[in-house]
Amino acid sequence: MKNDLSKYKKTAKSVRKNQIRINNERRILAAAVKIFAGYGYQGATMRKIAEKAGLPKANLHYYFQTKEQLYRQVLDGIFKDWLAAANTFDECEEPVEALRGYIETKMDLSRKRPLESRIWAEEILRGAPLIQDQLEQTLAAWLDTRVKRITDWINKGTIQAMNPRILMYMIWAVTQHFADFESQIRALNQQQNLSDEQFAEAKTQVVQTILKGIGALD
Amino acid sequence: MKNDLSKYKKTAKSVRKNQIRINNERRILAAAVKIFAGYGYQGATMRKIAEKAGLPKANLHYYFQTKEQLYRQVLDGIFKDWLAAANTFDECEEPVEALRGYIETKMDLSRKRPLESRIWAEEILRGAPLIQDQLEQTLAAWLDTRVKRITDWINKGTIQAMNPRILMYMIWAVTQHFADFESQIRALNQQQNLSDEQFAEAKTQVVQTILKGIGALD
DNA sequence: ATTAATCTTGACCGTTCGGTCAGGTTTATT
DNA sequence: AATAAACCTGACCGAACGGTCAAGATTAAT
Repeated sequence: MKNDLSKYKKTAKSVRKNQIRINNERRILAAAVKIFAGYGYQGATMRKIAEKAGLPKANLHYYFQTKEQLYRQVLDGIFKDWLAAANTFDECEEPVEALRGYIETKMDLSRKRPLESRIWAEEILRGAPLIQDQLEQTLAAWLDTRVKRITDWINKGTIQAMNPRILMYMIWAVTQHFADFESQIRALNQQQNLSDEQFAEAKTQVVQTILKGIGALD
Repeated sequence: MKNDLSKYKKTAKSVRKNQIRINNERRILAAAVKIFAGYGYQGATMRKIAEKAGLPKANLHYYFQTKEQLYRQVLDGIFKDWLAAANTFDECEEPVEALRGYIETKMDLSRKRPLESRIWAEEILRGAPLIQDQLEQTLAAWLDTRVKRITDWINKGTIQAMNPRILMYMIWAVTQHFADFESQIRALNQQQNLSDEQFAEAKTQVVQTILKGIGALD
């Protein structure tokens, strides 16, 4: 019972975890994101993660019992960011602003956190063995409420008739592509990652194409 | 020198490989596609591929010296299909027909060959370690000529001004998403894969949204 | 019928993997 | 100062990995 959480209930001070534990867990998780993104779940090794974190391998197993448990925590963090970014969608009343804000937020997330996007993509690619429940419950519920909002817009005639789910799939596909397929885009861009200017252009074009494509713009 | 190709030059009959070799190579490659798609390069093992092919593991190494060599041949096959499907783009003069045909062909490919799409996606995700050269040369050249065609359409005023490369990235992203993120879409669709009707609807909506989004349709 | 080439395979090898553990060190509590 | 809790880590383990090989079986060429 090395990591029994009940130990944190004993004193008031330990309600927030020990600073040592906080720091080391953070370091390990940060290293894990880089290694999992670069090698995939199977290709990543506890040795590589330990090396990147600057800690002995046995120390990783002190904070995270197994590789799978560490990976799960990485996925949980990504999922939370994913949902948090979605708030943009709810802040605006009108479809143009709501969708533009959501697409731009997702594009920015792809730009700023490509590693997380790739870990997510690989998990889905492998059939989502560890996050199927979250997809079927949390994400499905999230999608349902947004589908309802879009359906309302359609019924009001603000945007043209369409299948809102497919619209969301298209938005996810395009925005995440810039993170997930970064190496392909780089190979097609004179071996250079997209510059800030190029990425800004892509962001604008993606927004324009989708909004115009659904009849929300002229 | 077990697999020295010079042996095939000795007689007329052996110009086309022995039937035994043809059959076994095909069986192994077919099994490899399934295993690589399901587990990724690192997660796939020669044992699993051998089991799926119904051959002893040592036999795989007789036809393909190393796991990497087998994987490379799988990737080569995918890349060829990928480029072949692109011919649709060149068969039509007008942007609406050319782009519609290309998008539909890519969607059909995602539907019919999702395993190959996922193998490709994983390779890109990992930074394209084995196919960087092909991306930078063959694919880059392919893209350049299509960019020129789109640029001509823009100059003629048939479609609105835009960055043709970003348009192609969007098309690739959306069409391949239906194969690569199949498990996510399934989780959001009552745990059912898209039916033929649902997929047909998605295909239509993708075509309409993109074509309308670039001003090629009303 | 004989020989040569090709194909087949169980057994084996060195390496690396995730994970364990005993015993020492540091930090917190009283 | 003493005790307990938390933290640290080198050495080790069994399992699984990609790959090898010798020796036999099958097929093709003469």
